[in-house]
Amino acid sequence: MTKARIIDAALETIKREGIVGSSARAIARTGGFNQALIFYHFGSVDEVLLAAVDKLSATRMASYEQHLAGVRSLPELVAVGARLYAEDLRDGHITVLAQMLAGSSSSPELSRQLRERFTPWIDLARGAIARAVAGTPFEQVLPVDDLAFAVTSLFMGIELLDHLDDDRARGQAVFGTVELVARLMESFAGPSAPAGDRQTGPA
Amino acid sequence: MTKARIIDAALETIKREGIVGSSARAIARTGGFNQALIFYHFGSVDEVLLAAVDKLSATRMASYEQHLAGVRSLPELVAVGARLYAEDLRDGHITVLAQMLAGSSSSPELSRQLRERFTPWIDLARGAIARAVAGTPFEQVLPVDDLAFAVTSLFMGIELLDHLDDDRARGQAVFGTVELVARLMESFAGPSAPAGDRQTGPA
Amino acid sequence: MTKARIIDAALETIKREGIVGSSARAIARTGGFNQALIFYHFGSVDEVLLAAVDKLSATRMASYEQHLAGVRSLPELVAVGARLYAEDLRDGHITVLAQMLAGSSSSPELSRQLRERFTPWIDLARGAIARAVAGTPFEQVLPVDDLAFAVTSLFMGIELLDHLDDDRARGQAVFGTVELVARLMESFAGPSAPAGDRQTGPA
Amino acid sequence: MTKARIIDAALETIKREGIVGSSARAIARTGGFNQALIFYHFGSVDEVLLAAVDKLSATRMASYEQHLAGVRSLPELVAVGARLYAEDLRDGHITVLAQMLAGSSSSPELSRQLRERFTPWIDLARGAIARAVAGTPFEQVLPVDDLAFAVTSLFMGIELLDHLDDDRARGQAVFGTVELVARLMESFAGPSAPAGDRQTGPA
DNA sequence: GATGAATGAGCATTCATTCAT
DNA sequence: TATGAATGAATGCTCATTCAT
Repeated sequence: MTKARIIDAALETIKREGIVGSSARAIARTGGFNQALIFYHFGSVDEVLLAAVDKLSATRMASYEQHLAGVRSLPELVAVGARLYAEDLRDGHITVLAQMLAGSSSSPELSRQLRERFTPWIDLARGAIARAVAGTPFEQVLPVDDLAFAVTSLFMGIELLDHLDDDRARGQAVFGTVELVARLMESFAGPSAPAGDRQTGPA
Repeated sequence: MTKARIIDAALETIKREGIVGSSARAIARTGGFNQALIFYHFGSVDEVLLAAVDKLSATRMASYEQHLAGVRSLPELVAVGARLYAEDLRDGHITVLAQMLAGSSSSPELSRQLRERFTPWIDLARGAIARAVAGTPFEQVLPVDDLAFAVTSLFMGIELLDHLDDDRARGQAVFGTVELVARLMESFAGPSAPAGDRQTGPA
Repeated sequence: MTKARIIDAALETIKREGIVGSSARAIARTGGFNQALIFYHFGSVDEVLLAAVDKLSATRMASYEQHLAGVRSLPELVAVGARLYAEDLRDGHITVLAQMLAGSSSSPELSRQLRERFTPWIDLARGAIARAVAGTPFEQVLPVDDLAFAVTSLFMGIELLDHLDDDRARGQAVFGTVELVARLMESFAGPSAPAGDRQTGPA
Repeated sequence: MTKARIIDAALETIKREGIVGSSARAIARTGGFNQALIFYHFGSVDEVLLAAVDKLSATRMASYEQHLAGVRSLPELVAVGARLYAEDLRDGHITVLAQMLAGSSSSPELSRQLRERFTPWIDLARGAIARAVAGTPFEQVLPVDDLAFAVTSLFMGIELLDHLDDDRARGQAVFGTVELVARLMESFAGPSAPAGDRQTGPA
């Protein structure tokens, strides 16, 4: 099936050239196929780009869900999240999302479509956070909604800034810190609750 | 002087259309002047965009420096930072930065130029954080570099996600949370050090 | 095939407007097609212009080779060359070459490409001259390389100057002179060698 | 006076960039002055270019007249002409003339103006040739008009072709040949008349 | 005399998209 | 399914020229 090849070419192009450089021609060039195919299969450039996000989301969402399901403490959540994110950062997945997000500024429709595709991710984050703080003192005080939004934002933002550097080392480094912060919070909260929770079994 | 008018039109255009929509013609349309003027005064579209970032940075940097100078505790830092950021978010300043960041993916040169313009901001954040944790137990454990990078990233990322919603309320809401987290950290750390520090502070 | 139509329009445009007036738009206007087609088929304006030279060269080279093949004396060479050149002058072929030559001054790459296309013409001239003087006293003394270069140059130069006049009569007139000079040379050289050669020649 | 500076910049620009690259901006850039000056002093780009030709002609014409005045034989004429031409070729003067000639194709008015400026050169050539062959057998048979036109053409054409090569050695080499041809003609014509003429000549 | 600013037309080239095959 | 051709609008940028100062 060629639809998949087109989507892969679109992903590759966004990673390498950014939204600004992701024209139909550029995508076709990347994939080595006729540019008219994009319109034949997807109708418009925006549609391929959205399809690319869909594919990305589907693949990665499964992985995140699987790895986050059994997480029952903040430090663990941070550790698992950091590892998954580091992968995505390395593989350019975050680039795709951040670039699409930025590009959506020029089109309300694209913005709408993208909102639909981001909601599940924020929900995923919310669920994971909720499970991680369940039974801890944080549960009462942390606004999980906002945290989920903030974390997702942080992931997008790191990508943007990280792209400025050639080596792209700072993005990865941040997670050492994040993990540290989580550990600090936990230590302050006392070792009792979260640790105990975690032992009583995951999902 | 018309150079300023062009820069303002560029800022306005990025805010409304994003980088993708910020062509020379679009900027000229926004400002109601001849598009050739952009090239007469700046030589290229990228140059105006960078000049726009320069103006933005100059204006806002002064404000941030002034307000952050006397901050000596984390909660205070978060409060002040949140207020300043909320302003910038509302006024579209963050949109400009995030969009430029995203757009720089397609041009190494633009990327380089932008890196130069972001460094001072990360430095500013680093300084503020360093001063806020000075004399507290955090001072020993917090990697200030990474935190500064993370906070700047967070600011950029919130903008991206916030743009998905028409009301753009979530971005503002996040800071309630951030402030809360900071307060939590402080309370866990014990009331002694930071509070004492703050009282001896100059602000 | 439309590529040929574009090339023809390019030739026509150079003849009428010169290099300076041979923009993509002008060529498209001449041919009555969309200017984007030029870039679709050739990638750049320079590429069409070179393709035009290629077509011209291919067509005319064949004719020259055929008519010059059997020439075995200088006066005959001059006569045949003058006739062929007069044709090309009248049909604007020389205009195209001279204009391209002049236009190549602004681009080293164009210059290089054009050099490749002129070499065969100079070679052709050299071969013809060499055959024409073979067996005559001139053979020993005439630097055939330089003569070939000079003759080709003369052809280009006549075109340039001839274009100044509306009637363009002087260019044609020159060849009466050239023929005369050749005849003079031959008469001075004595009737023996060349005449004998000519009788055994194939043409 | 700045008019002269503008003219010099125009000459320099044509030599380096050719007609195609000789815009008002390019000329101003070469000379380091404001491009509006061109229009202030000359009214249009074409006018500066013509003024440049005028200056060139005036300077060189004087030199040619002086050196050709006493020439009384063909070989001598060729020798002197070749030396003068070689100078002009080296200094880019011929480039200017050939480029203007080529550029005039796009404008009848420019063509007309240029014709006026070329006529004296052809006249000069005619006079020189007439004097060189006076009293020789050639006098009766050579069509001096055509020869003058041909020689001028040859000079322009050599420039065009010579520009294709980086070293530009072939143009200079040609004159060895031309001189040789002249010598040949003379030797065939018999040593009496021209040689005797030359000795009585003034130069 | 000279200049900085301005303009509208033009430049080469790329865009998303359509369509006949 | 797929493609080569085609198009009209857009891109960044340069053009010759004008004009107020």
